[in-house]
Amino acid sequence: MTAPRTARERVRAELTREIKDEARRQLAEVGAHGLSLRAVSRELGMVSSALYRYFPSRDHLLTALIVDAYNSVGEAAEQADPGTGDPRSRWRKIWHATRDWAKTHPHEYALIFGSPIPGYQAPRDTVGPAARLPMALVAVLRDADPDEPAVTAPMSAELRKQARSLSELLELDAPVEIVTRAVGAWTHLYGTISFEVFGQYVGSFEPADAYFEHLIGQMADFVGL
Amino acid sequence: MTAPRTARERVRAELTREIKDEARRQLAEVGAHGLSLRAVSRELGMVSSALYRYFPSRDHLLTALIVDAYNSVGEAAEQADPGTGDPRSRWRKIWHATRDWAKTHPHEYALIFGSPIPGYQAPRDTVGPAARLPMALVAVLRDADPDEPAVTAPMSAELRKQARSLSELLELDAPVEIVTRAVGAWTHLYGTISFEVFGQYVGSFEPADAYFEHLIGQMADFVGL
DNA sequence: TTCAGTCAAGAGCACTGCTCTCTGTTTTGC
DNA sequence: GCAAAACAGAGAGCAGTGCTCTTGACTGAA
Repeated sequence: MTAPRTARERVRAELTREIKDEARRQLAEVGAHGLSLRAVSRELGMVSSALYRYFPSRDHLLTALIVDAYNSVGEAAEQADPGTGDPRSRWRKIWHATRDWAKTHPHEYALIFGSPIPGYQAPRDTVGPAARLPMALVAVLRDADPDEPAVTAPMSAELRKQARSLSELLELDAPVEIVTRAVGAWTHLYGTISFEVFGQYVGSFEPADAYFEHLIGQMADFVGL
Repeated sequence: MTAPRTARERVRAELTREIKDEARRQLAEVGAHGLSLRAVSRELGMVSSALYRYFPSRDHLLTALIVDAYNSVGEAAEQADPGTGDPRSRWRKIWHATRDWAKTHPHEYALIFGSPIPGYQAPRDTVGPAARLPMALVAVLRDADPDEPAVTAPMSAELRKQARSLSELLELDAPVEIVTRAVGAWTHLYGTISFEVFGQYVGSFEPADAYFEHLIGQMADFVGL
């Protein structure tokens, strides 16, 4: 993202943003599947072919929206984390921020955490932004430095190996039990938010506020915060 | 599903099945989004408009596939459960069957557990088949009759109320703590399978066999089996 | 002032879901 | 046993899609 120098570059950056904004608006209305380049261009008062000057294909536009969504939820998580203080409280704040983001941006949530779009291959540009949210959680864990749990289910040699290499990758100086539990917590909360956003809790824990609050505490215990 | 009486009804049932089979084949190749009525009819050697005699719209065909998918995974779970014996072993078998089904039918899994299709409203016909898998798990819990856990995170009054009414709905004579944990286990394992099928574990716990095995045990402990 | 680079526009291709009409066939009621 | 009704497939057509290619206008730097 370099600053635009010429007037031309400035209007180009402006229009690129407008296209994404309009696409996001449509995403919220008709979903990724219904997103139409022609409809976007129509709304912006331009002809559809002109849009290809900015995004070479529908997939490229989708990728831009995906990157924005990852950054958006990542930023929400980062901003919710005070960075210091009681780890349990930090953990709680990050999770609430994530859920709130998911509930206010259900279609963008579905875009990044829902079923993969067939034939669409996420390019490398997405991995950086995608890591921001999990990294915010890892930071809390790293600062808290939880002890190995007293009671834990047995872990196979294969699982220990995977957990160890993941621990090294994240520079998380924690026992394999904790790393495994952290993945578990992340998976569990992903499942919970997805169930809620995708409407699978209908008829049981709906509204899910009370359950979510309960679960955050349980997961904090689980990873030893 | 009544037995076809006339010859016409027989070929109609036959062709309906063929349409669904071909649609399922395409689903695996191009996903729900790419499923095309014209392509299906073309493959079957008929004209696209003829297909509307069997399914009044694309959505109706999709609904039929969704119902079939729910029944398929539900049946897999039911058949994996011996119905008697060690509850922990039954629990384990059902979960493995579910994961295996998801891995062999990723697109059908995405269809029923992935992001909702915008504009598509699941009709009543789906709720029965959709309940089969969770019901298989409830059956194990009902037979095992687990005790209230000694240590548990505090539950709010609101959550207790929701858990109690869910318990009554499922005719599960268990303490609210257990019901809540059962929902938690179901959510957690849904999250795990989704992460795996949707490719979010890439670079961490992949292959996920060892982790899944570990998690099943952990979840069995969690719900008190 | 020239002129390459950039832009929007328009026509057009191959595809989609879906509707309507037409013709032929099968089942049903008398 | 036969006519009426129900059903089946074919074909044309509508409005929409992503995407490509060409054309003519505009811009900014040499």
